[in-house]
Amino acid sequence: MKIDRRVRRAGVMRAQIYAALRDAIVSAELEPGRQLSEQELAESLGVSRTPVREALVRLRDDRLVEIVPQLGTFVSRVSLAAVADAQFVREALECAAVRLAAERSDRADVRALKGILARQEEVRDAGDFDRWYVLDDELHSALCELSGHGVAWSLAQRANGHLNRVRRMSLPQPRYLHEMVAEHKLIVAAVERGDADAAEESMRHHLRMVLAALDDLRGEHPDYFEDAG
Amino acid sequence: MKIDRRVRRAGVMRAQIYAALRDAIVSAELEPGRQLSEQELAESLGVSRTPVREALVRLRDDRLVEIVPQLGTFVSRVSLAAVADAQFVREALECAAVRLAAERSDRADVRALKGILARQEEVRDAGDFDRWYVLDDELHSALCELSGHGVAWSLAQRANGHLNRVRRMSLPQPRYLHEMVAEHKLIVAAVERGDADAAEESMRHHLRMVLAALDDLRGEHPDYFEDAG
DNA sequence: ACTGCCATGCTTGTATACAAGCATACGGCC
DNA sequence: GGCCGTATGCTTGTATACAAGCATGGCAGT
Repeated sequence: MKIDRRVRRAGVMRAQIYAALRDAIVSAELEPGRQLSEQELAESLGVSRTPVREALVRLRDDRLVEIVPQLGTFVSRVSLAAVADAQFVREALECAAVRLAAERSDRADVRALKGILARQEEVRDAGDFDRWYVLDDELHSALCELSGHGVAWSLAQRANGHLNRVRRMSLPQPRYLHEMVAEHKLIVAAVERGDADAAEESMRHHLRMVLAALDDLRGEHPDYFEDAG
Repeated sequence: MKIDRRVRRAGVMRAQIYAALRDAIVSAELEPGRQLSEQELAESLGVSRTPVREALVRLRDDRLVEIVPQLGTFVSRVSLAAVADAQFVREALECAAVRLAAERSDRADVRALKGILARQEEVRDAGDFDRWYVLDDELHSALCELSGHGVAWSLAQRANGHLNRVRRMSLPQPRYLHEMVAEHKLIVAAVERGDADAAEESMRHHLRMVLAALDDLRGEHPDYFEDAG
């Protein structure tokens, strides 16, 4: 976890700490169930408790941690209910966004999308899952921006913490990245030809892929899930 | 603005302050452009700066306030772009939710919805706008709960601050409440007969009503809007 | 009377202190 | 050896202090 303490601009510290902790949770570097303390994190990051606390409060809003007074802060386990909620939110927002993106995009927009696709293919072949995850977010975020409502992405992120952990855990599965790239291409193709219905259909299908791996993941990491049998 | 300081349970203070400030902003009791200071709010509420600050940070996430270091905290003016964003989010989430609600609801569920409608009619006739606003939220929230994804409502609330202010300002307009109740009845009727398409159509139409009053409101309160000419 | 400069008082962001509460460990007793 | 009670050390929530920066007002000079 990296925090640039040289930059003391207003609020930058809290934002950095929030992003660093969120990424560590999504990537399971901070594994589900792990106990954290504000004091301990503050010391290891070389800051006071206040910005750490404010970052943790925001992560609690995102349901990525649970703060228990007098006991500590715990990285939450993946909740199937929260995954289902996030899936619902994601489908509703991103399918509506991609429709608008298909209706509004011009050639330059499509070229930019294809640029992201090209980089995804490079990273797919290299097996760099962290990098690929960033590029996955970048494509989805770009499509939301193209809809004229970038808020769809940033808002969905607030609910998508649990689903994002599942997304990240899915990446090492055999041929997973190949399928993801193939589906991304279908979406971008539909946006290119301005076919809103096809764009939505491809997006909906694509977003449901994530859930396909859920049972396997629960088998591999039963302790990561809160409703494990 | 009411804060119950007798209740010192963990986190309750911040949650109360957040809700009180949000409601004061949505109702324009704290009017757009108004300068606030953490210290001043803390003194008037009889608490320290910390819970006030944490509530304000959350309100900043909701785009209801702007925090300017060294200068103060300002109640944000209504942004037409933010209203459009919120409208997009609301339509996407609530239309998807009402479809599921139509598919899943049973008789008891529909009875509960009709109970809310009945209370809305009483309040409509009494002209109690604050009370009506609460009941409006209650119906929409109940429909989201019926979809099985209550998160749709709570998440949308995070993006809907600006739109909610427009919703609240619209209420005094002649016959507005009558039209709202009539449209609520159409939605509940579609849910009752399990017609997902009709439920979505009615909801979409209903949600767009709010925007109808926008130009009039800008005429009445140009200083409440940030993009006023 | 006007302009420019500087000090002051206000703000937020972060650091630190204090209060309350919980779990655990240790000691004493049976 | 087990059980019970108490103290301690940890946590979070909130209170308070400090640092940095900005705008404004007052004063001095022209």
